Amino acid sequence: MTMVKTRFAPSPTGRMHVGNLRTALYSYLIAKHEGGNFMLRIEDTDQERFVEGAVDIINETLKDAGLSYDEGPDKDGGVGPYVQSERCRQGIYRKYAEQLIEQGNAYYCFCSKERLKSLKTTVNGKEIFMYDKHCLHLSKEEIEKKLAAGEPHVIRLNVPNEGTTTFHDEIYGDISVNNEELDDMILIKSDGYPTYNFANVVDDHLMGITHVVRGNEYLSSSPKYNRLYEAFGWQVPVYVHCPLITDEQHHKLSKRSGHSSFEDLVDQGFLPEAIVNYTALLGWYPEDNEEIMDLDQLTRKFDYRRISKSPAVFDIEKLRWMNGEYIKKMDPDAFFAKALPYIKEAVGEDRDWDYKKLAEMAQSRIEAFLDIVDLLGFFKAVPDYEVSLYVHKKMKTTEALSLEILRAVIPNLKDQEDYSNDALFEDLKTFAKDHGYKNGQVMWPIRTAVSGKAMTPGGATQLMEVLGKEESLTRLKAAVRKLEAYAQQ
RNA sequence: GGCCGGUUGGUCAAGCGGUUAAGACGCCGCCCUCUCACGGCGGAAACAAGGGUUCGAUUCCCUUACCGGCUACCA
Repeated sequence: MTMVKTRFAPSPTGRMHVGNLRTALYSYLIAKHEGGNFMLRIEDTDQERFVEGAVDIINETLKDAGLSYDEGPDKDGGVGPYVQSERCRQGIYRKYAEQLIEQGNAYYCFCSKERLKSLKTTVNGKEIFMYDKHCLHLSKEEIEKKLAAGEPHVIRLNVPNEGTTTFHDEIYGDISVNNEELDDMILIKSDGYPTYNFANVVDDHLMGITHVVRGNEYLSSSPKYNRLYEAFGWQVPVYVHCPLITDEQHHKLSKRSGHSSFEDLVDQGFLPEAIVNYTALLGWYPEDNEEIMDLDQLTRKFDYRRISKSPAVFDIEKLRWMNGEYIKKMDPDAFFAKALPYIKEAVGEDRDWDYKKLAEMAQSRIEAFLDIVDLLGFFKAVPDYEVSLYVHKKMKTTEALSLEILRAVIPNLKDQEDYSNDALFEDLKTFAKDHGYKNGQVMWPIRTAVSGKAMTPGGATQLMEVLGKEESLTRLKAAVRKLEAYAQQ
């Protein structure tokens, strides 16, 4: 059995969205599951869409995602170059296209844009076009003459109008189409560059690709590729078409619609491992039902035969959950390092914060790092809040009772020198007991006074420990004033 | 319009002729608890519709509906 070799073949047109990433991931997994070879090829045959720096983005994204390739532009494996514009310059595509012409499978086409346009018809607002094989019937002399005159031209594949073409896909099974449905597709454009359709087939063959992994949008053009393989007498690779990834409205993910790219997600504080893990589950499911998997486990478990046919909706909520799972499992030091910039953004750097403690509070309570900013913001300054925050049914507190308790407890806290969580907690517990309050009744107003929030990443005493004595007392006194003002209304 | 796909809870999904139709996210409730989160327990929620085939269809076939893709000198 020959070694499995897959490739990821993106066009350098910008940031990579989740759909692209998943295609790369599945390609990688299929190869690595079999101990095979994963290759990167850059498909830059469309000069109009080329974006400066996009190749770097692709490299960065693959690196961050952990999808290291065995061969690529910067890693020669003997079948390079790995960038199609370079291959084009070497005349590779031209050579094979001319071979097809000699064999009678392709022909030169000199039709002008205008003539082509006249071939279009509009049905229900949509343009339909089918080339009429006009140039197929040019005589040899005419062709020579036009070529010699340097007339712009393309090279087209000659698809017969009779018969059917069938191809096999691992996921979707056998798919047949009538040849009359197949247009005489362009192989070489008038600018000399090959089309995706052609370059793909030539390169996949020359580079020894055994499994072609790509999005489902290519499914209906795949029969054309088979005609190419047939004409060359090359072996058709194994096709694995992946189902689409869509948004909640079931529209295909795209940058245009503002859908997040891998980099956007990382910027929002998602971990690459979590993104990869979640993405793997969009269109595939492991047999053992275990959803949390790192790349190694994914590699071991991945069986492309279990890829599903139907499109999957990208659910950011589930990604958030999964990211939270990864965050909780992080080593506290690693978490601290990653969280620190966000913590600093939340609380500022003008005070002597115990960043470690803040990180500790956050780790079990966030799903993405950006959450930290909102979560810890109140440490910097108490936000505006409603007095009604002091009312809590279960704690049996009211504004009046809170005021009473705060007034009573402040002297205690003034005397307290040890502002560690444990000492504070013991002190307040005793206070509650002595005054006939329930613990929660005392804690609730303090926590509210000190944070101004209904929910905080820690209890009253934990917050005070971080805030320190001085700041805690300042906040408590301010709360008393606030409640007094309210009582006088 | 034509062609090609797809359709199990809100979402990801298991299932591959006989099941009380898994599990996960989300949602709701309870427990834990100095609030929240974590953790634990429980709950609501699905086979697009109609015909066949069959003793028996979520599973196989056909039709319809809906969704998507292709129909480019874009990939």
